Amino acid sequence: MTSLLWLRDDLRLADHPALTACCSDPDDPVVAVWIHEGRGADGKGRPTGPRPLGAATRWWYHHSLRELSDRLAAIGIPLVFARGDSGEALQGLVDALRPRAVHWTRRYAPASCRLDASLKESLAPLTEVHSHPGSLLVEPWLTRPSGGGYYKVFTPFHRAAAELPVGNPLPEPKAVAAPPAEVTSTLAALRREGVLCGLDELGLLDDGPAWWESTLELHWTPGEQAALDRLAAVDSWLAGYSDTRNLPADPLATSALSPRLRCGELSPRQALQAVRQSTAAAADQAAWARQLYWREFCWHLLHHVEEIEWSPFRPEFADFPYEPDDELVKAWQTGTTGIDLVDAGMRQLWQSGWMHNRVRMVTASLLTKNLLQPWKTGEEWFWDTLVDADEANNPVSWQWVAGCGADPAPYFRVFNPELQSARFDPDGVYVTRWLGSGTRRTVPAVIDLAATRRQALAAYAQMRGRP
DNA sequence: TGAAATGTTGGGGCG
DNA sequence: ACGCCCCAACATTTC
Repeated sequence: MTSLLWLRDDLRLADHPALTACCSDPDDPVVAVWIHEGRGADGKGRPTGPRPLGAATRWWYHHSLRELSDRLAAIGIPLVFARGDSGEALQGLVDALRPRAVHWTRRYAPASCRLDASLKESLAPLTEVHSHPGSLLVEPWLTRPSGGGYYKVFTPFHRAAAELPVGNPLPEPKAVAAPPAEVTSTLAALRREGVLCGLDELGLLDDGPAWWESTLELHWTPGEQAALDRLAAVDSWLAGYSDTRNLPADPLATSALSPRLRCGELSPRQALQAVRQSTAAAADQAAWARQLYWREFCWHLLHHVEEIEWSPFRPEFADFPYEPDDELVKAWQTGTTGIDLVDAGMRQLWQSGWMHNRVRMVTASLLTKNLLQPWKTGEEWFWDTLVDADEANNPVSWQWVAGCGADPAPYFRVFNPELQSARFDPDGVYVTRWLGSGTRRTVPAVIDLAATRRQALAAYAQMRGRP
């Protein structure tokens, strides 16, 4: 009997518990589906389903899915596509294929949990439904502070989570039986009926700027094979990581694995195992693993506090006197503030779909503090332009920088881009790479760093209720 | 996973 | 030789 694998943010063959479960009997065929989902709402006005993918992420998924389709085909599994309401698509597939079981990898945003739970319930009369771990080292409900509830501070979370064992990655499954003719013809019929469609009909490339297609591919090769290649090169990017990770000009100072983890071309435990088995010094391994646990912490938080996507974790920030200004936002987005490190970062983001973490903190600090723009404005821009933005890390990190998040940077930690530039890009290699030596410092800065810093501190004091 | 203001210290120039 | 001032260099405090 056929098994149905619903792929979401787990676009890989290796270390894939749901895929492995589908392939437990090599005589049983497997059909895989990926759905370009919209987001609905439940009766209480809460969102249902995943946050709609940003434009850069859609570009990534399109190319990663194309490669995944070939890799799955090589082990006998057809990958089919649908768009719109995931419940309708799944119901259509289950009605037509009558699979023995449906398998998927769990997701952890509450809005997605609600959708998945309701789908599980509605499919239960027709077939078995099995959900599997795979996208996190530690599922959000497995670590609890002794007082109950959830962790609000990274360090105790990290201490508790790192104690839990992480299993060994699973191998890529062996080939299964190709689907019989009646399955193939059923899939063709579903496609004619419009329940299914082809990858190109998903519209993943529709809304991004037209030139992205040619520029993003200069910087990235989506797909599991390229992800595994990067992981295999761990020694080259992990050596010296704890010292060099803040240098944005150095292409080997960071792993560049974030988009791979975002769409699940790699699992975090594959990454962790590769790091633990590398030749890098223990301090470098620990520093990188710590970053991986930040990712876990963000998912832990989002799972327990879904509002963190749109409202400040620290409630007093609801009254923060932000001063929305479209012109300032536009200058920030387009990298035309006249502040070199910020402009370089914003152009790296726009041209490559990625930005070095140090520069993310600097650009986010400038937007929320010096420019007094709401953190959500920047969060939405990053959501649309980063190839690695995920539902947890993006809002949690923005709130962290803006000072309104869980375990945040203190509000008064305002980055000075000029000092940051001198400290982390002393020779200007990064700034020149993204601004070009000819265009630097030709634009006067839209703001005075010292004066706006004082304004930000005054706005913070006002929120705190002090004159 | 800051920066600026403020405080302290100690060496050296100089009367 | 001594006190005084200046000011880097470093430490502490504050936002």
